[in-house]
Amino acid sequence: MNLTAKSRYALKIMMDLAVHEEEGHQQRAKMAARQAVPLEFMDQVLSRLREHGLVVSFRGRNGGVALSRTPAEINLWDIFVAVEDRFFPVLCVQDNHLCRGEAQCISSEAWTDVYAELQGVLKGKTLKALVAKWEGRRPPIGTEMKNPPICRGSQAGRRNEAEPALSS
Amino acid sequence: MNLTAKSRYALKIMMDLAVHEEEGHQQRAKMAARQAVPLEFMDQVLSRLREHGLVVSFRGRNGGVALSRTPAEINLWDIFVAVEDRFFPVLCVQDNHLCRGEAQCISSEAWTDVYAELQGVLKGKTLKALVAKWEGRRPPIGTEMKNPPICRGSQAGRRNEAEPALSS
DNA sequence: CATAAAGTTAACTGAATTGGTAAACATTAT
DNA sequence: ATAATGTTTACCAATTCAGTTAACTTTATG
Repeated sequence: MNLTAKSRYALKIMMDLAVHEEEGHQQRAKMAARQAVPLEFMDQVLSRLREHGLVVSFRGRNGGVALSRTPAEINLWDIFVAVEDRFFPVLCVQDNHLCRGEAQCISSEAWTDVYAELQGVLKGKTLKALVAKWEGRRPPIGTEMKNPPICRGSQAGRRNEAEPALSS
Repeated sequence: MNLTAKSRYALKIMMDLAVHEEEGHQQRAKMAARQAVPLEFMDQVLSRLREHGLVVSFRGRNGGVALSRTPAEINLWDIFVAVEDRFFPVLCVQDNHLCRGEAQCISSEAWTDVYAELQGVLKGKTLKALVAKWEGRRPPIGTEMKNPPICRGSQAGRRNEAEPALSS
């Protein structure tokens, strides 16, 4: 089971859309800049979110992207399942018949339990609740764009790690 | 955040040790055969479990491996943290100072929340409880060795996937 | 209608991780 | 002594990860 950069970016994007929900659809380039994610990679993530019905997009000039439902109706489970290819720890929790001899497997029920509880936790976290918490500790307007946080996943360092040069 | 074959094998091994707890330490080759895990790979997993103090081993002839604590005192969090290299979804949930600008990050609190809840779920699942469930649905003695289940993770197929030939 | 601004799609890539295997080594009971 | 165990390290191909590139489609506006 992987929780990769797709999930990290997806969460930022979805929270960004939720924060700006009342302004209507948002342009990809601006979202990418606000959340400090690579635009081209974000496109892949957006594509999956759209395929799974979590966002809608408007093409052409003045186009953009918006949430397809209210933030209260979207949770972390929805998001992670949409963007991750295989969001499960063991194949048998999804396709029980593919696990030959599951009745004899000592660990299969443990995995099923864990998976169900994880699902419960993630479905209990809605975009609305997450954004509400964020609004409570949001930095003052005007400071928020500077020195954007560089969020790093669990991978070891990669090649292009140099801190982006800040324009003085 | 990864939950890899190491965790899958580790859970089987630890449950196997818990099931056979009263018989004293178990030999690696027999555990590997019972749980259908590759012995050499299991050794790597056992090594990590030992480094983290979850098992103790006895070297030399008639050696073997045993749990270092009672099954009630070992939980899934302990096991996964021991065998996975980086068991966290985002670096900042562990090393907050490494995430430049965490105060401005829209998603950091969400990850902290999820991580804390996941930890709670996994710490709530002890080997004792898991084994008790297993005992309740354990197949009759004599049938358990035949046709061992092949547990598969979330990865796509690898090269040597051929079902191991059953000796007729 | 031409064009520019937006989103869409698919192919491609270097680096890192994954899931093992192999081989030499150390320890202990007999 | 030796055989049966566990230990350690190095090594490997396949796969995944995290993007980048480039060609394409759609739509508003002059």
